[in-house]
Amino acid sequence: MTKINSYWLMKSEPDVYSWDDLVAEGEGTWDGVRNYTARLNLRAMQVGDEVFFYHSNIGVEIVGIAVISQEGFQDPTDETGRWTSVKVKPVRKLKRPVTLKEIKADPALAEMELLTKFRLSVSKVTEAEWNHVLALAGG
DNA sequence: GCCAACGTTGGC
DNA sequence: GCCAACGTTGGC
Repeated sequence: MTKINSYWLMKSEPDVYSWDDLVAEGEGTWDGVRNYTARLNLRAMQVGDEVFFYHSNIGVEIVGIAVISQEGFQDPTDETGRWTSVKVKPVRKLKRPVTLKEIKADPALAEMELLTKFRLSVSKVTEAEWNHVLALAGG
């Protein structure tokens, strides 16, 4: 059975939770999301889906690739039971980070949800966009 | 630190 | 159910 994976992008402020924090921890719980659109994405995620790890505020760039290690469970920081978390594991750091500036400057990436829904903390990435960003990162 | 974008809340 | 006020996010 072939499993078709999806691609995502998750934002984190590096002074709160950085790529290095994720690597140090080995596995991170993506909790605290309180936005319905982001929740839709969290619930659509499947184990094995790959995720760009993006640093907002400081750096403002995609720094690494992570993978969903546990899909859709109730957010442990939520008392109402309405919100969803996933767990992620680091896969590898990009050879070279891809900055928001570069993404904005690239016509092939103009439709990325990172740009069109920039306030969304968890967004979708198409396969074409995924491959394009990887190419920019030098593999 | 400022401000624009936009999601959420609550009064009516 | 509309919409104004408010709060939060995130780039600069």
